[in-house]
Amino acid sequence: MESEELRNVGLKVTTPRLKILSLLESSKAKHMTAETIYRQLSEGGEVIGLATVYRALAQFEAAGLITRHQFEGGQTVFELERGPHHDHIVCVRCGRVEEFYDKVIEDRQREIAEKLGFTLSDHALTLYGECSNGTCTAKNG
Amino acid sequence: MESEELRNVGLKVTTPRLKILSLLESSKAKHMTAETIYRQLSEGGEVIGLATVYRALAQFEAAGLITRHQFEGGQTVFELERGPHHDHIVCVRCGRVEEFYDKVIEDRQREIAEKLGFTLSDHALTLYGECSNGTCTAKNG
DNA sequence: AAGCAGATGAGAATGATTCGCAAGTGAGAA
DNA sequence: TTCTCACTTGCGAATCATTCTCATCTGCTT
Repeated sequence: MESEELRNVGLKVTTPRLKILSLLESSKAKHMTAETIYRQLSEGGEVIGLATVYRALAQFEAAGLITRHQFEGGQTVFELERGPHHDHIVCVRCGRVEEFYDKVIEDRQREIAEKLGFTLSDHALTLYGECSNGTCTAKNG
Repeated sequence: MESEELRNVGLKVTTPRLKILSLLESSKAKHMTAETIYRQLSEGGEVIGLATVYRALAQFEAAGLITRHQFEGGQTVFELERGPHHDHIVCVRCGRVEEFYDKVIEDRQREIAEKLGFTLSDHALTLYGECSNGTCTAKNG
């Protein structure tokens, strides 16, 4: 239940938050902009202000429920923190986003940070390229 | 001479472009925002519109003279393409930016893209962390 | 010196995100 | 169950970075 998730991170359980969270959980698009979320809720008949969407997303992010990505050129997208950590590869032609995880890179990052005298707290790795023709057609997140 | 650089990439040699380029080359801060460049030129007595700064930066980027970075939370910063490719590590406390290059990661990225059916054209890797106390004090780019 | 495509400056326009505020609503206390 | 109150929300205004419009200007070629 989404109410649990909210309570667990210390957020008051409210209708807007539940709607936004469950949209994120049910949507087939893994990466959504605030605008998209707002529009989909509106189309679903919900009356939720855009500002509220932004506020909720910021809180969810702070709570670790979702992650924010800023792929080049595009708007900020939000993604539910389901499984384990991963990075992204984005098709510069069709916008398709694939996820990947690579232990070698992850380990290497930590070593590099250490060598430079930093305590690594986060990282952002996004690859850009063109995906193979067959798959590369429409836009999606 | 900066005029050469402009001609080489097919850009008309104009005063604003020369001023902006030479500021980028002479500045001790490696990463500058459009706003910063605009302000520094203004303080230097130059009359160059902010829009012109943005236009020039976009053209320089397209020409490969500079690179654009979008570190999380902050504005877009531009950096002169001097030496070879590198990635960045940013101190989340003081904003200091260090550069690094790691062949293992670079190679790995290419392999991953290939495996996923992408032709890699670019990538963005930024590490975030806290730098060791001694160095971690003021803001800079 | 003349002509023109491309460049510039100033300010308006845009788009995404945040703020301010009055009204509304969870959730624990009584 | 009702009461309270801090936390929320919706709405529109405000902000911020960036882009566009357009009338004027300026490199570069002839």
